[in-house]
Amino acid sequence: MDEMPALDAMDRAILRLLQRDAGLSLAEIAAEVGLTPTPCWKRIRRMEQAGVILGRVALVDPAKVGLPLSVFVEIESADHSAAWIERFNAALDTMPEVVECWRMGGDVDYLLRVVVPDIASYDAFYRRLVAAVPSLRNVTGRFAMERVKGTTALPI
Amino acid sequence: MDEMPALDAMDRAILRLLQRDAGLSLAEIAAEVGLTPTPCWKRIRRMEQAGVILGRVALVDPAKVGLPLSVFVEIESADHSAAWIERFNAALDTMPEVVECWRMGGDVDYLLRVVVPDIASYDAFYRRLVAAVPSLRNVTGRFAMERVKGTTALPI
DNA sequence: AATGAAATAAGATGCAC
DNA sequence: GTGCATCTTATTTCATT
Repeated sequence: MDEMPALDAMDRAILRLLQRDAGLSLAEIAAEVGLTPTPCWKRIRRMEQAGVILGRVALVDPAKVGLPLSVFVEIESADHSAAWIERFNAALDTMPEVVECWRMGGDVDYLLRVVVPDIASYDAFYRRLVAAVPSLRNVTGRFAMERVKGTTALPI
Repeated sequence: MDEMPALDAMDRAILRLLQRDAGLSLAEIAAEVGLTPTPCWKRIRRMEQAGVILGRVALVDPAKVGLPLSVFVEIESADHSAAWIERFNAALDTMPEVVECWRMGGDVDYLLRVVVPDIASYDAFYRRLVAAVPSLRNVTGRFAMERVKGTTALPI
């Protein structure tokens, strides 16, 4: 996570490729951006150490592993103390079906995305959540019907 | 994308590892799950061909590339014809700042997540969206303050 | 200071058992 | 599923611009 000079156009080109396919060989990346493997490799390593590149992960098809349902959960809390936040975060850590949690501006405090096999599993999750976290004023689950677009690639 | 027998415990263990770090060597994965590299490699290749593993990508820190703001956009349409849907999808394709789009049940038709540098950029996006897509009854942007949790790893 | 060429080390793939 | 041979690719060193 060292300090790092601003990314140039070449760095950005490399990031765009790596965001689409982290399995590309150095030779392929280098050829694509117009460089030889060595400087290309150094740029990638520099961006990894600077934390620009957070990691390389495999993406799995949710339906193919029995998790076809995504539910967005809006949460309003009656308590905004540090203690409550800590308890809420601790609960999230123990719930792997929560794949995203955003603290929001506006009327809703948090927006979660929960990935589950079916509606019954969502209900079970909901009960666990309400049991684990106190002072929940409102919890609203909204069901996704279809993922129309979904990418991990940022518009760089 | 061939047909594939159900995933066994070993397949799932491999997926869990690969979802956390796709850069692990075959030897490391094999040792972790208690196998030798070759069968481990065959399982991975089988899951890739079956589409269980969708790909390997690099994850980039949004703030470090000048994209610190995520906005969730709720969309209600007055038109639900096939023609409208096609036009909407086409518009999404041309908008890389839309990283996610879900078709929802309930009152809201679509929920997007848009990644932008700042509020002004979101406003510019909003104008382009409204100009490109007809029959939008309601478009509400909700700003995320903080990503409390975010993972691409499904609870396998 | 950044790049490129060549040598080395590590790992992935395929085969025989 | 295991162990080994081979072949590709990442990584390092060093010369060059």
